[in-house]
Amino acid sequence: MAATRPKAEAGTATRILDVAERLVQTRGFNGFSYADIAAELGITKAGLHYHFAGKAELGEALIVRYSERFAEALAAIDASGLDARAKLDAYVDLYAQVLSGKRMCLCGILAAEYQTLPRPMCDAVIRFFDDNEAWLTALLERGGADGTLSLSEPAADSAQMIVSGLEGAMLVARPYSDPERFKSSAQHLIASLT
Amino acid sequence: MAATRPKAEAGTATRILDVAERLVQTRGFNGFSYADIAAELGITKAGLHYHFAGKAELGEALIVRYSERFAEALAAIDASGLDARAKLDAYVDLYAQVLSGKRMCLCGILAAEYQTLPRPMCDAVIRFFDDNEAWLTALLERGGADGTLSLSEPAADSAQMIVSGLEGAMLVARPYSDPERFKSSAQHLIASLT
DNA sequence: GTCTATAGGCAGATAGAC
DNA sequence: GTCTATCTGCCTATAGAC
Repeated sequence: MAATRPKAEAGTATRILDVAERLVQTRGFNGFSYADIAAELGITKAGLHYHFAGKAELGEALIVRYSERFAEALAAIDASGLDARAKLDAYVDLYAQVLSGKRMCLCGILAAEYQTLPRPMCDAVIRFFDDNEAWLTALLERGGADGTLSLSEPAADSAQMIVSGLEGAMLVARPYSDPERFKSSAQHLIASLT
Repeated sequence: MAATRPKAEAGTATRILDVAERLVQTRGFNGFSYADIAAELGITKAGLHYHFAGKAELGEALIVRYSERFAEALAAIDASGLDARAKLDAYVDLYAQVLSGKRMCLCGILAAEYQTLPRPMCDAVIRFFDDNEAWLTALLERGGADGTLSLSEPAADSAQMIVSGLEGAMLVARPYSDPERFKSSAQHLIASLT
């Protein structure tokens, strides 16, 4: 009765998601195929269809899992006890961690390919940005209230600028293969709030 | 002897570039095919190969033309006689104009697909960003000198942040189909310099 | 849960006629 | 400069054996 195995090695579905996630984040959704995943896992293309009916369903599952993990990371920051200023730094560091794996944000790269994605994936991408901006807006407001951040604009506007600014910093840093480029842009981005 | 016809209707090569440019900017380089272009122009796929040997050569030609046009737009801003502050606004407006056509910056979307592009295209994408940052750096330095802009960081750092911030603002605004979203983010991005 | 086998389609590309 | 015809290869996906 191993309904929930705490430390079992990853099941096949999870390993498929892991490989597919890396492929999307490095090559884009239109830049990889079932064959790429199958070859890497040592199974056949047909075997993949047992776990994910089609590429659209796989893509949807990728965004759902990615968003859940991101939400968990945000919850961890919320629970950290840091002040708002430090939490903002921690938020920026989430993006830096993604980039350090030479990856683009999953939803950032999907935003680039947005007009070619199946509808369910589109909706999930939008939700990711909405959730991030909502969380960041609340953080900025708390920072403005406790004096650790100085807001010169409505918090929602700053949140929008920060999310898109961080996505852009990742986007441009990757061709240069230079994580420092991201960190520099990100720091200047939030400098006006500190 | 029509070596240079001033107002001739576009030649086939130009029309191919026009269609391909729009397809890349809306769907990505891996999101369209020769068949899409051929269908739209009413010629066959084989006909395209006469003008551009392969998709790689077409992609390279796209970046070259796009970069030339961008450089011309920058030269026009230089020649405008506006102060540095107004020139910065004009620069932001170049991006807004691209987005108003429901398109992403050509090199921004190629940056997302960077790891799947043929080498010559990669080099041309990097050059585009280098050129933009160099132009913007010079502008910011002039603005700092004449007092119309207030630099709190080295001009090159601010230029990097602005270019990547504008690319990100385009990237995220497009799924929302909301040009206002771009304008808001862009204004907040340069607010600290004004 | 993974396999073999295969379908049906589209990709980028080429040869050679007109 | 554009066509027809064709190639090879990869794509996503399915049927059915094991």
